[in-house]
Amino acid sequence: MNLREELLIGKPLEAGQETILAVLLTREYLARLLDEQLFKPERITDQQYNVLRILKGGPPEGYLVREVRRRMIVRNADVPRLVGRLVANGLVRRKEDPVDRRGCRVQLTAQGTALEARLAGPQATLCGKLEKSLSPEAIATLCGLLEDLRTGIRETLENKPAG
Amino acid sequence: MNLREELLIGKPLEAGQETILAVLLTREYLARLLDEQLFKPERITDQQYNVLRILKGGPPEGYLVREVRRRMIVRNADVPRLVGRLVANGLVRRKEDPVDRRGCRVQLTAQGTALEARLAGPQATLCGKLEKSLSPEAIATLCGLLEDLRTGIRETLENKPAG
DNA sequence: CCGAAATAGGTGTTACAACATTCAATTGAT
DNA sequence: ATCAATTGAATGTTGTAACACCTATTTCGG
Repeated sequence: MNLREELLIGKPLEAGQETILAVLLTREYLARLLDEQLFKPERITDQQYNVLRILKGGPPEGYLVREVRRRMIVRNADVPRLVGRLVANGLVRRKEDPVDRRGCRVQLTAQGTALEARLAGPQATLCGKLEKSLSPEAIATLCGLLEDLRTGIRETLENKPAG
Repeated sequence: MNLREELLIGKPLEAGQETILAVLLTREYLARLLDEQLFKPERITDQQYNVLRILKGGPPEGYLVREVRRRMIVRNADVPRLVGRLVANGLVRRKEDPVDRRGCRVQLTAQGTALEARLAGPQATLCGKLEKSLSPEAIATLCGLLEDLRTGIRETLENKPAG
């Protein structure tokens, strides 16, 4: 089913518009899949999972809040409060940074590590399913094209004016 | 700048994971671009714009609320309240459906039509810029691959269990 | 017809996001 | 050494999203 059928758009789309809609809709599908099959069963949100994933990939002493923010997919995420919720759920802890007392390290707790581990299997299963719908070459092409698109967007964002 | 550099991910990514992150991050860039250059200057949100765009493409008598919802990029959007905000801003009006008195048609007002028209130029400009960063063939390939990916996701969503 | 079931839209509530602001700690210039 | 400027994190506030629930209307089986 193509894009216009899915969104019930009558008129043909210009190439740039179709690209935009395709990216937005695909991410919507993906978000729904991850949400239903990974996040909701564990009662966490996509943003919370992003923090857990970041911390798992980091050093054992954790990351500073701003280092977590720097690695978030959603820029300018409200990380202090996000961390606050994770603390409330026992998944991470805050620890004063020994070097800069303004800073605040965020570390996974045992419970947070366990949750991350519990999600690793299903997550790999999901990735496997997606890989079946696209050949390895197709995936490489797709990721490359998305990177080109991001480069174009970045340039457009930097040369500010648009209309 | 590639994905791992951007998100400061040390370890190599498996193909499925990279695909997921690429889609999520690209949509994030796109959302930021649209937000800064189209929506914020007009004080509307992406969701509100989606409704305006849908109505513009529809018949002059407008769409029923559920027809709008069906065409939204974000599924299960809270359309009644979204429409309520647009009504409060004078961009659309509600009109009782003559056939089914439960139904409620949503129509663009003159002000809403004017806003849509005001956004058309900048939007085309943005699309043009994006088209410069990808060749027409690349765009066609990208949209095709995203469609394949959505098909894969849809199948995965339908065969529910994941882990 | 009549009443159960389904459907359409609206609303109440809770959690989260986005914006600015605040306060403490650090830096750097003099 | 001191003070302005900067930085890091937290918080106050407002708007929106997500969940359920509610009421009115329609549909359909008997």
